[in-house]
Amino acid sequence: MLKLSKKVEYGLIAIRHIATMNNQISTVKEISDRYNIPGDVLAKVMQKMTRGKLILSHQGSMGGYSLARSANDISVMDVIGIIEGTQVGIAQCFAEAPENCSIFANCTIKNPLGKIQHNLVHVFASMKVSEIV
Amino acid sequence: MLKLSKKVEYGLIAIRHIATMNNQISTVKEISDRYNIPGDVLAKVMQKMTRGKLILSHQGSMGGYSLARSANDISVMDVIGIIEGTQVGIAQCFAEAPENCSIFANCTIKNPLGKIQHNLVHVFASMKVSEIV
DNA sequence: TGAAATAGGACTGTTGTAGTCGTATATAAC
DNA sequence: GTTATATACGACTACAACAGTCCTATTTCA
Repeated sequence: MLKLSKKVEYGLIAIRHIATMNNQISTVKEISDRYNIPGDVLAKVMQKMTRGKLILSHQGSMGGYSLARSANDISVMDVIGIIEGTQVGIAQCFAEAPENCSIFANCTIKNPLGKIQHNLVHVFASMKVSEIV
Repeated sequence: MLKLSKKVEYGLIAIRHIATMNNQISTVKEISDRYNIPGDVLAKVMQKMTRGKLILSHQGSMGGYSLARSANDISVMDVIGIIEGTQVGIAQCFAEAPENCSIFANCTIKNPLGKIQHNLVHVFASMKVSEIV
C-alpha cells in the first residue's frame, strides 16, 4: 500500500552511490555487493535508467555507469517515473485512461484525490538526489 | 505504483455519501447501486470501517450505516489506515519490521525516504472528509 | 583472443488485489 | 411468530504485479 517498489529503492541507492563517489564509473557488481542487492535485478534497473537518460553506460571491460547529469538535477520523481514506466497516480483514473475505471462516471472523489495527488507528486519531485548524498 | 486500493476509494465514496445525506442512515445496496460499486466488496469495507469506529452500523431491517463522528474529524489517512490495516510505508522498513528488509543494514536512503514518508502522511492526514463533500 | 562489463529476453514463485459465493445473525414490520 | 431486509464474516477464485533467477548476446579493454 503506497509502497515504492524495490526497483525504485535500488535505483535510488545506486544513483546516490555514484554521486557520492564523485561520479566515478561504478559497476553493477560493485554496487550490488556493497548494498546486498541482487545483481540481475540491479542490472535491469540500471539499463532502464540509462534509457531514461539519468545515467550513462560505459560498455565493455572497465565499463560501468556514471551520472548523466548533476545530482541537483535528478529528483526522486524522475527515478520513479523512469523505472516504473507507468504514470504515478493514486487512483486508476490518474494512472491510466479514466474510462478504464468502472466507477469513473459516478465517482465523487476525483477532485479531492486529484488535489492529494498533486501534493504527493510535489513531495517526490522536490526531493533531489543531491539531498540524499 | 503508489496507488490507493479500490477498497479505500469505495470507503471514501461511501463516507462522503453518508456525509452529504446529512448523516441519514444509508444501506450498502443504496450506495453500491448509486456508484456502481460491487455490493459484496463494499459490505466488507463498511464492516471494517465499523470496527475502526469511523461509522456506526445499524443491523436488521431498516438498518444501514451512519457516521460515528463529524466529517471534520475523519481524514483520508484514517480511512486508509483502517481499511488497509497495515501501516502506510513507502519502503519496507517503514511498513513492517525493518529487519525484514534484506538490505536494511546497508541501506543509505532510509533517512531521505523517511522525510518523504513524513510529508506524504501529512498530505493524507490533512485532507478531511468534510472537504470532499 | 580472453576477461570484464553492459543488454536484454524468458521464466518462476510469491504476494496482493478485486471480486464472488454461501451462510449466519439481527431487527423491524406485518 | 414469520418474513423481509439488512449487516457480519469466512472461504474461495481469478488475475495482475512484484521480486528474483537464468541464460545468452554484445561491447570493449588489455
